[in-house]
Amino acid sequence: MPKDATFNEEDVCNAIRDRVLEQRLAPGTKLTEESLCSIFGVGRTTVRRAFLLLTRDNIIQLQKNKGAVVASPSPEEAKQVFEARMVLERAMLEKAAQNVSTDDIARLREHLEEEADAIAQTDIARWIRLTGKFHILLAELSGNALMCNFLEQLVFQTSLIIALYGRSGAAPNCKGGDHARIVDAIAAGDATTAGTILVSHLTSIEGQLVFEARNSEQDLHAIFGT
Amino acid sequence: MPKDATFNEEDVCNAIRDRVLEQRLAPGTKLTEESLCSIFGVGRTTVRRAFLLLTRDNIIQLQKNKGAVVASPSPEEAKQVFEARMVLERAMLEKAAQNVSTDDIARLREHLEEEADAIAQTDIARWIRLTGKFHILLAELSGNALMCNFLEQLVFQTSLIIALYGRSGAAPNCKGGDHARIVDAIAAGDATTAGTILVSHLTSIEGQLVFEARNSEQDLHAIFGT
DNA sequence: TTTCTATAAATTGTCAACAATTTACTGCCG
DNA sequence: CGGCAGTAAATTGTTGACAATTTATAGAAA
Repeated sequence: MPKDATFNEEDVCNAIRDRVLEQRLAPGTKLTEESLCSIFGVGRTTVRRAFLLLTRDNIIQLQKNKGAVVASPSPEEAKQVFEARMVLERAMLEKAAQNVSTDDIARLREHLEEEADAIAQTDIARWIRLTGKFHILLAELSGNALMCNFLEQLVFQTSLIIALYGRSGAAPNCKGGDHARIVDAIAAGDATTAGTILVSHLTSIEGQLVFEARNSEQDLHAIFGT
Repeated sequence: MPKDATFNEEDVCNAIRDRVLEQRLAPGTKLTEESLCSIFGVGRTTVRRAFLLLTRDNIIQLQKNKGAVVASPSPEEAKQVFEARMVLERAMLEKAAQNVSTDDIARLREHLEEEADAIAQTDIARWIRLTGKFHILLAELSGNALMCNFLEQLVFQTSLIIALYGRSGAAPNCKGGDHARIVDAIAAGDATTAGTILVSHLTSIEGQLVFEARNSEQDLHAIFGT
């Protein structure tokens, strides 16, 4: 028995992050302290700390006296996220490709099967989460925990971005055998190819976004001559 | 009159960060809530929030019931910091070199003069802070605020690393005209050269570190056969 | 009906008291 | 003198009440 373990702020953070990753928490969603308190059975202090940490990661936005809402990255921020991912993730991947063990490859292949399984069962939420986790898994192989943390933040933000600007909902991204091809390249020890595939993979995802004016007041200002 | 503005957690964070950057706050220093409360004239709540944010940035370490101490990056972490800096900072610098305006160059040159002035006045603390800020300034020119934040964290951590493992205290690092040469390369629009100088600059700093066993229990375990 | 205002409700921000834990100290025994 | 309880002090963790602010509601006037 897990000793009636009570949740701490890290647990709350991870829970919220995971929901964001699965796109079950849409950008703009209001997060009230009270609701989270009752959901997790923790005090306001804990929720408050979780909010502070999530703000730091750009996952939620905290406004004075107004509470927390799930972040809505602007198109400009979205561009920066992809730019950062390409730089970071390629470097990490190329480094990983030089140090992987056969066990690591096996672990990656196992993950690919999980992804396929999620699709087979049409468990979209799980699949979305798994595709995100794949990139984090790759990052971990680089052995650089610091860069891994950075990338993790970026992956979560990517999920928000796709939720906001993704064309046909969740399904179309991360399609094809890109992930499998990356693993193959790593297994072959071809760091450069792995990096190239990754970058085109990200470019493809970014290319599927559509930033047309949907809502918000910014658009109103743009429409009129202000 | 600035309306008797009271400090918030961001102010406290920045103050602590700046002290770390100037190496006036040594790794391992205990930070009690009470002392910071009286120093900044804020409540414990604010200090506590600041601690949480600083923990996220690896600037302090927060232990349950034991309070906060300034972080002491391990040699392994130090290696990761430099690795991350080379990846991130080179990418940002090369991007910056393509977009800089003459105003930006002027601003950089101005900064170089400040650095020289600090040396002339033997104001070491100010000089250390300026050399750190130089790298942040470069990063800002990339136009990617996200990567800029990442790098900022890394710069602060670098300051801790140098304080811990730097050979002759503070002075020898970031010497020579490396900064000036980087600015020259940028001004000439030579992104590749700028990147190369930067990497060798960082490599040089890293090379001056000495990770010999100084204290800590890890060394004891290594000494005996455990 | 719409709009504006005043009031009420709900939500967030702050603070102080109390509980839990760690750290420092004193005195005792060897 | 050095080590070891046991107690006192100090520091951190948590909770709850209250203040400040925002949001929702109801009613009156146009």
